[in-house]
Amino acid sequence: MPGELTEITEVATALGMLCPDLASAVARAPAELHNVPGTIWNRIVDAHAQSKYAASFASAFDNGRAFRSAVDGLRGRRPRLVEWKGPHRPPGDDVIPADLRIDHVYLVSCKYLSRVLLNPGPTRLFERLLVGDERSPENWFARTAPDEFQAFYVAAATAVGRPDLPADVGLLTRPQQRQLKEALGARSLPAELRAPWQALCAEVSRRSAATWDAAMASPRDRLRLLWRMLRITTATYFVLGTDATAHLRLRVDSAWDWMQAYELRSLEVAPRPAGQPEVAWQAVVRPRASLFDIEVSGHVEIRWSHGRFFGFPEAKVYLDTPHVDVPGFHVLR
DNA sequence: AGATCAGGAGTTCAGAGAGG
DNA sequence: CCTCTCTGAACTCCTGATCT
Repeated sequence: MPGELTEITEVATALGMLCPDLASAVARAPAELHNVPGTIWNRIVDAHAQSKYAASFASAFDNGRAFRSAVDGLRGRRPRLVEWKGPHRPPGDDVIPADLRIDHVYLVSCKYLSRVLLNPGPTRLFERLLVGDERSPENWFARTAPDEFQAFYVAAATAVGRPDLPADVGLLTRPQQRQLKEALGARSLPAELRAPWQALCAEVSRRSAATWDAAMASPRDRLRLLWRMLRITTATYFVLGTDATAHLRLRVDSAWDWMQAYELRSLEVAPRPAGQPEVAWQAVVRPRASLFDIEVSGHVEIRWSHGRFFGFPEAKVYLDTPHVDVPGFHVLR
């Protein structure tokens, strides 16, 4: 159950801020910890009794302790109130990604620090620049490369021997999509499909980059997009996470802090050849206190998240620059 | 180690049918 | 005819697996 690990990580981080050691914390829930329902608390106690999650518990607890002693954090003070956000995700598009709130003020995200920044629908990213949370009823492949998409579909239906499927890719029913996906199989494509797939990728990449660039009419649009991708929002918050190898604890600037410290010089996007449609992005940022620019870069994959032809593609946004080198992300002191 | 592919889970949407 | 409720599909988020 993937949710269980998330719960452990978040609650154990909270315990690290409140308790001297994990064993005593689990023995009795601290009164300052709010919003953890009894069922979840019991599940966490049970999980702690097994050894399976020992490393996760220890690492998260450690993060909590580090936040408590950090100069940027609680400076050694014991919190009076630690609220757990719980599994609910608030609506809206500009939400601070916080899992814990300490003393009504400090917002803490316990996310594992992933290179994946977000994965919205392509329309929301490339046309609406992540503003708003409306969904799009459109298939981005059909939108950006209708001919190539259709050609790839015809080649695929032929390759798997399914002349009975609809002539138009847009008319596939969900069960038919599933059949086609399963008939094609995972991993490598049949040789005769590689050329049409590459043609589709190239056109989707090209059109996506062009659409994205056109949507960012003003420098202000570019700045806001960068902030949304990096999750720079109205308030400062903290990320207490782990890299594959080590702890990574960050203080993330608010938009106000960011404006004080940096200037966005450019944000460029370009199609990029790969095994699936990709668009690279690169921002050039100048610290106001320095003459030297900082580059932040990443890429977007436009991909079917549940197999070929099954459902609509999504846009998966990656950060290629290490977290600690991103303007506005500061290692917690 | 990075690139690519896969899939579970939670949330939201939208259409059908029920009830006023 | 309008509103409410239910339900399956759609969408997003996140993480894991596999290939090169």
